[in-house]
Amino acid sequence: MTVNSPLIPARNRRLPASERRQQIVDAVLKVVSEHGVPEATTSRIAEAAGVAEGTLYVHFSSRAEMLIAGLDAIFMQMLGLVESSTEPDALLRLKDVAERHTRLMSTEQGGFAYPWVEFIAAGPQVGLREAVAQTQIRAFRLIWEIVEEGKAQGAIRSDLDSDQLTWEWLSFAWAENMSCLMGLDDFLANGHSSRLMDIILKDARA
Amino acid sequence: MTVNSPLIPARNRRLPASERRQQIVDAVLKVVSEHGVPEATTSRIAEAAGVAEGTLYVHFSSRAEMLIAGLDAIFMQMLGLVESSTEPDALLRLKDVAERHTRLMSTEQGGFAYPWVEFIAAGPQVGLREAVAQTQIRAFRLIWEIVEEGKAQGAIRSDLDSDQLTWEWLSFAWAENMSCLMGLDDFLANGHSSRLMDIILKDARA
Amino acid sequence: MTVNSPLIPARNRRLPASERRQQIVDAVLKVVSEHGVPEATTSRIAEAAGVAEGTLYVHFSSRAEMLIAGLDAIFMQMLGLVESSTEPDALLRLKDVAERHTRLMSTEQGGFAYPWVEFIAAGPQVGLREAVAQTQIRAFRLIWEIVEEGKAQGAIRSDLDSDQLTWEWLSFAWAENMSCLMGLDDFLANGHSSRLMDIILKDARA
Amino acid sequence: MTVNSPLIPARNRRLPASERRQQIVDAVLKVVSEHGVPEATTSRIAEAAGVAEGTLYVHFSSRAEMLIAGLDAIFMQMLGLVESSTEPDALLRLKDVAERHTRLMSTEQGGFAYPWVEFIAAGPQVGLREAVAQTQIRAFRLIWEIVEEGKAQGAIRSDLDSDQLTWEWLSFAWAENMSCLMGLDDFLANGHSSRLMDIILKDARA
DNA sequence: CATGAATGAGGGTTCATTCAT
DNA sequence: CATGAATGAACCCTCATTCAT
Repeated sequence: MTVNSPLIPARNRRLPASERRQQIVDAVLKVVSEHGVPEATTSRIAEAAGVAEGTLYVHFSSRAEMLIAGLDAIFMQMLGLVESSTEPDALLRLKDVAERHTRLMSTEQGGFAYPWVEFIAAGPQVGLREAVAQTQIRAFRLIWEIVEEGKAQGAIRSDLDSDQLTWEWLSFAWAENMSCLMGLDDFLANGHSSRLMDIILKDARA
Repeated sequence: MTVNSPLIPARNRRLPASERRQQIVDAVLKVVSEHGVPEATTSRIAEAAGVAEGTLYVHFSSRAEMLIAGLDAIFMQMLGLVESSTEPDALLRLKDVAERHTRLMSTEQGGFAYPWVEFIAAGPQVGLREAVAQTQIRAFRLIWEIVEEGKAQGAIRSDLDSDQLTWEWLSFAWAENMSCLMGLDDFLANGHSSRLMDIILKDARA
Repeated sequence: MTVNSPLIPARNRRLPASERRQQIVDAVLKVVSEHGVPEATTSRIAEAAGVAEGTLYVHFSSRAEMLIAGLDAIFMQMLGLVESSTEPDALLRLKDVAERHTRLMSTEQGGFAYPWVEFIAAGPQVGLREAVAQTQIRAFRLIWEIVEEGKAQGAIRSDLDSDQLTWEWLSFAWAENMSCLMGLDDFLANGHSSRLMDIILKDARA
Repeated sequence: MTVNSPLIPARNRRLPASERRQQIVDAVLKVVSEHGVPEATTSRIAEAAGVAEGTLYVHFSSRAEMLIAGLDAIFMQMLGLVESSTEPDALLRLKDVAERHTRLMSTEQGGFAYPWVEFIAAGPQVGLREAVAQTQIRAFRLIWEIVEEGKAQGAIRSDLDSDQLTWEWLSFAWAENMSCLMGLDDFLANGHSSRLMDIILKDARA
């Protein structure tokens, strides 16, 4: 109802919606990494994406939706982590993926760990925590399938509960995330986490 | 003890500072448990403590300070968890404390774990994340000393890196916290976390 | 008339400007009826008209202009109401038109009255209130001419001030509009408004 | 969660809550009169009240509540209008109150008419239109009781439907409001509305 | 003619913090 | 010690309008 006259013309080239959307999702992850979910304000996201705040709402219907899109992108990274391993032996592949995880944690900003744990503990916000749990369940399945494959191969003892090993693997990943988040570098740097994975896998070996 | 005149509304009696402070800290933990750190507003804290908002600032100089005081209180609970175990064998004590941790997680809202993980992931807020890391380091020492005691006792293999086992134990605790936070009940309920601890301790046994 | 290929999605065919304009005006009335003037946003209007938002500005230079066009359309309906009465006796015609007005009010959402009163009270917006007043003045003339005709016919007492009776007739119409708008159904349903018109006309009868 | 440090101290003397509330309600009426309900923004209201925007929310929980409080204040004016008449004859009192209404309309900004009709047509906003209807129902009762009193006195014909006369009286008031709102000064200034009331009351006289 | 991505001012609301009482 | 009214920056989101396509 107010007289809104945007006298200054659009500075940003028009972009296909999907491309702009991707820009925004990237901006979400960047901002969440740097500031955490609660401080991932729309104004910061817009600035990081190089668009006006209003533009965010052309592509997403709410801040929550942007955050969830960011979370989805993180899951895709996790998926990439798992799928990029070509190790045929499932047990060794679990180790291989774990090592990739460790390396990713050591990169700048802890790879996807930062935003991911931020999401987990973002507080019981609208839909966000549920979305996070869903992500975990999807991750669970990814690992679980490797475990099953290992049992079929005979690389993993057949009397082992697949859920059990999957939980253990995830515990390892969580611990790396947490320690990374808290700046407790020792855990990764000194090979402690790596050795935890060894213990877990040793127990699983056929 | 004076009888409160029912005619005069029960205005908040002047209280010794320490007592009022405690009230407020309790309120902080309650609010953080229910709403998470970002939603732990001063107005909610004041309401939960039964005082006016201004009163908070008589006892704390900022909201961050209140949160950190809450975090400290949580560490004290963790301390209680460890110290309440009278198991003489250090290895068994590690198991005992782990079991107490599991039980605590299973209570409504995960005992102190809930606010604790909320703190961890509260984002890089002023001073808060550093305070959380400090808490972890203190917790590390608590467990580390049990480990050392175990090695002195001969219950834990002497060639084991104490840091390593301590990290592993903490990984277990973190995993329980995370799964609790995400509502992934299976991990605790079906004994998966308990079995992870078994693997860890088996590896450590002398 | 060309057959729309079902394979090519029905993109909005180029339309003669006047036709498109009419579509938009219809949409304005629909949206104003449902949501009121303040909530008659360009996005809602565009959606109701089945065009893109930008298209609105091909045919109108501002939202205010669209609203005024809608208001004009309403006056045309009012005109239709008056002109559709073929009652030769002017006094009876006043009654007849009043009855049509009452019936129109009773239809879903009060016929054109709904958007019309919305316009009246849309607040002193740019140009809108002035346009509304103009509409009223035009309506005044419509009724006033019937009154004059009645006096010429001898159906209405010649000593009556034509303005007076016209105002009274409009008062009746306003009251019906207002009560309709406020959901005070009694006024129309129980014949109160009708009886008010009777009193007014009785006083005017020659 | 943001660092909010209001460095500039409060400029406004602390005031009893009820007094500040009244200030705000007055500001609401002023702003609504000048700009209409849709443009009665919190920022304008705050400015008119001479307080910060945040202060509004210390005393009201939402803009809607402020508007409804304004509406209530208007009803109180209407009540004052009715109660200030000491005319013992109920029929004459109806005339007297009508005259006061007319005079009020003629004062700057149409007395309460402006905000009142603004409210009526504020669009189907949350609770607002319902609140307006309630106000009308209360006004209806005020007039209805005078009518009943008149019948008891014998000043008003006993076979007259009290509801009917009450509706007629309200129609008069509505018409004055509407014309005032639309700037159609003739209706009031030239005594047309006054004469409408005469017709209505003549019909009611015993 | 028609589109729809982009804009940025402004909307209502919340918040940590202050200070006169 | 305790209060709570007052603050204003920042929050998320909506809007009328523009213009390259």
